[in-house]
Amino acid sequence: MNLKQLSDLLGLSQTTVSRALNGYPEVSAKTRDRVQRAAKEHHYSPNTRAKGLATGTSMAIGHVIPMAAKHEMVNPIFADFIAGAAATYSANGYDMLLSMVDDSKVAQSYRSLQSRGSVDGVIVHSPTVNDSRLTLLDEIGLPYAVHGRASGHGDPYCWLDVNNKSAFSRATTFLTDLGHRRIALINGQETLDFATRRRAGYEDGLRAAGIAVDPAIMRSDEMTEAFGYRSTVNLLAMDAPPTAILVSSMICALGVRRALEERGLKMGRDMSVLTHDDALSYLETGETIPAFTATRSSVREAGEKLAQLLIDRITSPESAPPHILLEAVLTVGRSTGPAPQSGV
Amino acid sequence: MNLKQLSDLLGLSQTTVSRALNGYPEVSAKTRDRVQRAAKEHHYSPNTRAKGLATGTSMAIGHVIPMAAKHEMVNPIFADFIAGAAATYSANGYDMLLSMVDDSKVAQSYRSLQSRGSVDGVIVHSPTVNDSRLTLLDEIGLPYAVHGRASGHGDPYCWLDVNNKSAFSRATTFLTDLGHRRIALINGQETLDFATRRRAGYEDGLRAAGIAVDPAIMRSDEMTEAFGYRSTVNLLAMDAPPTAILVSSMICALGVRRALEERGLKMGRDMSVLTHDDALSYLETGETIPAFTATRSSVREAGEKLAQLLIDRITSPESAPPHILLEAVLTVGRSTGPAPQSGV
DNA sequence: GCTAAAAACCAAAGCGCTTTGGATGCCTAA
DNA sequence: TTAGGCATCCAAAGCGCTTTGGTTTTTAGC
Repeated sequence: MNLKQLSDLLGLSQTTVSRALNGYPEVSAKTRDRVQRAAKEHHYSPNTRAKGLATGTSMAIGHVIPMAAKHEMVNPIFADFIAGAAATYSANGYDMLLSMVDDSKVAQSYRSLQSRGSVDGVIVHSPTVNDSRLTLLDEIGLPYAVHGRASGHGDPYCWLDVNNKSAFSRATTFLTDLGHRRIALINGQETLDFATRRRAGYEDGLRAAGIAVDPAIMRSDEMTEAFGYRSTVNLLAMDAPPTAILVSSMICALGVRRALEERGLKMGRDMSVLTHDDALSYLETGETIPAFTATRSSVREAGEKLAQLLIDRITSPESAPPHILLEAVLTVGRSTGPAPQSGV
Repeated sequence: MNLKQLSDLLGLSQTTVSRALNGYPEVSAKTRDRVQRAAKEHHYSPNTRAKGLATGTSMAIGHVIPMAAKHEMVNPIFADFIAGAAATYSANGYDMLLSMVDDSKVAQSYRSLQSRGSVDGVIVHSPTVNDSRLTLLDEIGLPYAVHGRASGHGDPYCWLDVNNKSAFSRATTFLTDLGHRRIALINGQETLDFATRRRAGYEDGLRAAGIAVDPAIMRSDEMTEAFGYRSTVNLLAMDAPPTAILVSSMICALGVRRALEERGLKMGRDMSVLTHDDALSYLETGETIPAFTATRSSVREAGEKLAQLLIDRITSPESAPPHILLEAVLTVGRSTGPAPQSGV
């Protein structure tokens, strides 16, 4: 069923039917009603491509997910973020176009999306410091919104970020307040912008307590369960092991816990663990007292809000690029406790 | 830059340029070369919508992910599966259109994709027994491929599945061979087709060892970490607790391990745990001897292959719907061991 | 009853591509 | 020399929609 068939059926012109369906005023109330009823009855929806061709918009947002070629790792955050964004899109009549491409093909992928006119805008994931994607997008004129920030990008742009620095500085202070003086950091890859901010927050927190930053107890890599495990084993084997660990992701923290428990160490007593928690849906425990003390910020909610930001930007491009800075909530769970008395 | 501009630039007709770019023979080699060079130089790609309008195809595949409205849970498998599918799509020039919709709106969503002509086919996720989506898709004539199978659907259709029954029967036998007689099952929701097959395999395995099926030690729910934990705590509190647990998902198994370790029980000695492992990228440990004994099957690979199956089906619809049955690999890790001597 | 304005509707152009159905020029064979 | 056959190229129609620039019908005002 297409417009012509529907209008023939109704004995109206395509113009009138189109207008009736799109809410233009030049149609009488009764005709509009008749048209809408008929459209519903015959499951008519206008052809996306034809509509897009005519209007010059695609009503679709692109997500280009860069994938590390080396071991095809998918960021576990991704699913929840996407779910949030998808909710916003469907509420606003947008489709979501997803591509996962090798790091090296990202630029080409953006260019193609733009020149093929497949999307009205894109979400930029996992920004790095001085992210080259933003300059490219500025250059080709494709509207975008960034999940996180890209330090070093001069021009104003649209972003949503968690206040990572503040969160990790507060987390560190929380630990120093408990008497911890030797606090390890298990961070994400520090080419990523958020990781540098978390690190900065961590260092601020240490300095505020008069503790020297010790690179020997700082780790940084892709945030897998295995990395958390490996790092912890490694830290425990040190001459002066930390009494607390600050972790950048819940997945990682699961590995930390495994390493500790395997060695008969109890979280919160023998080792304090404080992790960032993206509130991933499948890791929710629903317990009243959470297992982990955590800086918490829902990545699903981030997806919802950032998508809205981008849509707003697309529909009113003249206004200044909006941004949102979310504060993480520091929730106290059972994984932290006072530092052991230093009776070495 | 559009076709007209490019052809004007080259002093050729749109026809010739179009043919040159699409590899038709009615163009001299030198002209084709000249055209392709110019297209590259000016970053020309044909407008997707216009091309789609003209050809009647969209070169896009839809993924409609149903989301349980109750707590907006995203299946953690999803990201890896999607990554696999995305790889196939980009290799074949397809785009991926993703929507996440409330369970109740799935049918409407398919209808809309079809009537708007947004996709050439769809992937069906998480099929249930007698899944109504398949009948709908048959009815509206939208090509599809199913990740898993839908018992009860009469007509042949395109699918890719892990042999869940065989995997879980072999897993159960592995445990009975070790002397276990009381084996619990922590399964996914049994409205889902794969869960019923796993259960059937489990029951087969028990029967083969002459063990009665005991519903008291069988659990079934959404496969979260919390569910694994809860179930295990619960099983351990029984008068006659199991000596082994068969788990349907790695995420769940993490919860099982947490419950055990919290109680000072050691996997493989005090309790044998065997889990299905979808080889999720962020849970890879890379250890030579894996922590968990598992029936293993890469869901990423499933995504890659199923996408290819669907594309084949779209490009040659006349052939019989193809399907693939993957066998899971049973890998022995450190989480299983002989049953404790029954010296009750 | 007549005119002007407002309301309701319509024909056709145009979005950027593919593809049909020719044209045009050149070469070969009779 | 000329017709036929190829190899190249092109003009224009058509995909399904929106939108411009009308035309026709009603309504309102006097």
